[in-house]
Amino acid sequence: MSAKDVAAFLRQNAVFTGLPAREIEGLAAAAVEEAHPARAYIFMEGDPAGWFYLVRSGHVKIVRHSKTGKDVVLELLGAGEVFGGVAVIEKRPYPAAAQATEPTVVLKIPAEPVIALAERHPAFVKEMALMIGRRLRSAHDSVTSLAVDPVETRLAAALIRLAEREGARGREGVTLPFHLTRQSLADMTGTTVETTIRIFSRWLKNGLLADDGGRLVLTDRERLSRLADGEAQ
Amino acid sequence: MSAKDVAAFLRQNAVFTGLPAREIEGLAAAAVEEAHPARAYIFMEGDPAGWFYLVRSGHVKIVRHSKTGKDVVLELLGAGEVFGGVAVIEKRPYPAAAQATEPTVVLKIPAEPVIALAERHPAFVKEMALMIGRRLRSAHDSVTSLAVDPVETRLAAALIRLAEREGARGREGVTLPFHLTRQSLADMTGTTVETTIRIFSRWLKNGLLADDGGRLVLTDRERLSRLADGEAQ
DNA sequence: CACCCGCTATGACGCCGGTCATAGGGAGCC
DNA sequence: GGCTCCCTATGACCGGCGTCATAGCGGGTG
Repeated sequence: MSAKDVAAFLRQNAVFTGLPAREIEGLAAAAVEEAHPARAYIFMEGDPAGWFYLVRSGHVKIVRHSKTGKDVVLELLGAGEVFGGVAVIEKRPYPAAAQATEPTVVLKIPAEPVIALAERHPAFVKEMALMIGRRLRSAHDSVTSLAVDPVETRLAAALIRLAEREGARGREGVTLPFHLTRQSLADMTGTTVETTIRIFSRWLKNGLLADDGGRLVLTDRERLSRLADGEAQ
Repeated sequence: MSAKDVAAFLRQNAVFTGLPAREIEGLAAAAVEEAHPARAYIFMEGDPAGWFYLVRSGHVKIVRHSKTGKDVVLELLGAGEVFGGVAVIEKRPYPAAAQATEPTVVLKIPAEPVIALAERHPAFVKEMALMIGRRLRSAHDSVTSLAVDPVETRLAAALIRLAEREGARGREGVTLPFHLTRQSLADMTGTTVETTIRIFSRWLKNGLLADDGGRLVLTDRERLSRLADGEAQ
């Protein structure tokens, strides 16, 4: 991919808009593309934050491994989204691992030019602050949901959220344009594979969900929304 | 309180260090002190973010009310800490309510001068970004804990965290220099009052905790730490 | 082809912790 | 003093969901 393409790609993300062309080109020149197969780790929890990442294609999950062996998925990121950025500007180790959920290409920019950019361009810092703020709110949503909602509600809410961010409208319903294992969904909602499988089986049977070659289709978004809002049935 | 005292107080918080004296004095001149009795709401979820707050004395909890009636405490803030700041710089309504847990005095600064300050001083935005980043990490910790740890572990971890931030070493152990109801502790850890009371009763009996006129004393921090790390017993 | 691995699927069992009920004590107030 | 809140405390019950076990299937690999 040419440096021009990389620059155009970077500009799509809000954190880089508003920066002069030459700055973006400078970053693009330092950027490295990297392909990862499904399940590969891009970095591990505790690694020094040497790179600022963007998802080029595919999906990346930000994961914590607990000592009991259970994993927790903190975020799921698709094309165009930034990760590892908070650790870079804070100059701290990555607080969680990043793992590809499917064959994925990422773009990585070394930490130093990003930090230097932050010194020169307040607009970049401001956009980063806004991005972190959005993530903080979404993390608070997760806390709330884990603290008060039963598993079924949390799962429905997770599907609705994914559909809103990346769903493709079809006449059967909204399709999630990528595959997520039930294990990943379980790790995103703080439950177990078995429970997730049971609930999905029921939803598939009852016409709330359909399967399109491994992709989930939300065939009755209305009812799923009600479940996500905590209304039984 | 004089404007000088207010300025000195503001300077104690990292988000205002590094700002020229005249800027701080400008904020101090616009600041208003406000006293709240225990349980009073300082603002409600959804209110327009008109003020940037700091805790002068006492404690403030950031709370979400779920439709099932259960509350979730997202953060507990003591003297010197900022709240409502993220909503102000994002120009969005407060995403949760703020409530005094005891008689509390807050300092509030109108949103506009804070936003204007952010335009003029990148250092302020940078400090805000770092603060939000720290809170994001702590929110991720909460998510992880709620997703994988049993109630007893979460409660022990909450006590250890509070002790680290505000504990006063005494010869009996570490004392938390303020009173929190079991209900608040329950809301911080995603459980119920009854369960919290049961566990605390046991800990009081077994010498892990003591009661000093309503204040909790961590008399066996070692064992509590082990519980917080998930080791049974 | 046979093998293995990752994933989905389903049943049986049991426990953690939530729900409901009841009681008692301390602080503030008329 | 007596009343009302708020908080702490404890027992009984039971259900959601985690744990363990087993099985089947599809796809990639030697």
